[in-house]
Amino acid sequence: MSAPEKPSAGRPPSLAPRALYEQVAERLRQQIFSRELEPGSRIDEQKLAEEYGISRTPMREALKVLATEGLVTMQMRRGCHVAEMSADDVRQVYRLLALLESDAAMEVAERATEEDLASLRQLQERLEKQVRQRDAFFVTNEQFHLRLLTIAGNRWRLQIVTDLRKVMKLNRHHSLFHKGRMAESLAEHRALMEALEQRDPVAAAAIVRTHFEKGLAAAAGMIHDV
Amino acid sequence: MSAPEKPSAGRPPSLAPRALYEQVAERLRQQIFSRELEPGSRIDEQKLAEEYGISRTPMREALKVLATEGLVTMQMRRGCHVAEMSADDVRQVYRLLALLESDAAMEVAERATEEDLASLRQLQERLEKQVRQRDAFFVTNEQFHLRLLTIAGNRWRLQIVTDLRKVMKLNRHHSLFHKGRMAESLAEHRALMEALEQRDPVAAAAIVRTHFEKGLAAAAGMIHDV
DNA sequence: CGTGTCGAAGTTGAATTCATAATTACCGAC
DNA sequence: GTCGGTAATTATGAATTCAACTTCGACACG
Repeated sequence: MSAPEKPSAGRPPSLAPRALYEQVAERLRQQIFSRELEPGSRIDEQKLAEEYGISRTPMREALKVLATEGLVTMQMRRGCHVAEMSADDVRQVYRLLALLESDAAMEVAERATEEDLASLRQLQERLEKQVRQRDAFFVTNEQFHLRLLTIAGNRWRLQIVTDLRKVMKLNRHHSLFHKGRMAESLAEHRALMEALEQRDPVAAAAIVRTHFEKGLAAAAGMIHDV
Repeated sequence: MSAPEKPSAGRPPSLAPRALYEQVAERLRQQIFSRELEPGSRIDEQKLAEEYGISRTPMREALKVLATEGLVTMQMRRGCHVAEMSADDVRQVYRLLALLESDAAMEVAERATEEDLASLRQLQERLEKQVRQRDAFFVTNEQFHLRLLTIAGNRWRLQIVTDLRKVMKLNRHHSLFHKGRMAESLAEHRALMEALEQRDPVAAAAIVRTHFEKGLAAAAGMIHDV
């Protein structure tokens, strides 16, 4: 067996020394989102730990974190599996995202500072330029939504939405905007910015709600199972 | 056909094969809710593990679960502390509960079966009899709310509300209904049942919203810090 | 030939051990 | 006497070891 080398030999201790199990958790998330670990597949903690060059302890701790996030399921003495999202799960999560984010939009319309709106505007402008780059569009889109949540300023809601968005990524079709939907989504964002700048909470909330309804319809269309 | 009876010779019936770390997590929750472990106090995992008669491994796993639930906070190399709820946290969580549970009430009004409504009615009746027993009232009240969520049938929302209600219990004043509030709360539940039986989603949602607004006002009054 | 039981292999759950970072206590210098 | 630095102590993070359960397969018996 090869000795587990320490690759961080010359690295000065960074100001944010995250725990090993957190790094492992993040790496696991990426592997799940990228489908390297497929939904439904079993996770052999021994094999994975060896692959990562760590012991089983931090691997197990990381898996427990993912389990409470809903990305994996654990059964006593039965091992660990990557979670699966049914079409109905997708519908349910969309409904919650619509509910929570429309409420956030309402609060932002009521209480955002000029700088807050400026940061949203900036993300919106970047989004406009990325209509033809699916991956980049997806990333910026998520940044916009999380920025809105951050401005609204309810840390519990931010945490909840962040977790829900994670499990949404289990769904293969979620990130696959088709062309038409991207342009449409962009228009809805524009309308939202308009409502926010006019300080119209009701309109802002309504726009976000329909934004998610349309997003669900688009995703459902791809699943062929509504 | 041999009896699948397991001769549990001298061993306590482990018909509940829950993982040790889960039992530990539950015990920790109870200690936190009962204020044996006070908000803000440090948790010495070694001492607690010894106290429980277990090793540090399941204790650490349990603490990680509680951390993701928001009941404790963990800092790298700095140990673990019982979480604290500020007055603002209480407000934020109340807002989310109002949002999520009013939405659930809407769905229940739209789609509940007669049996669903009957089970709610039963809890409501029990509640009526417990106006003078604070603790029992509190328990049944929670059962009623969770029953509503269960009927609404969105497992993500149920999980979220369950977790939010856990952190609410960190707040000392939450469970302390004063007399007037208990009667008032009861009346609101009655109104909700009425709206549900009349299949009026809008009214049901509105009633739940105001139910939480009044609950927040009552709690805030006790905190003396609005 | 099918069913059921016993057993071996392998994986998970928990305990123990080891290493390292943080805290504290102590000592010396200013 | 106080401040600062260094060493000792202690608690946490991670690895390793140990134990128990699950699963799979072979063999015996009906």
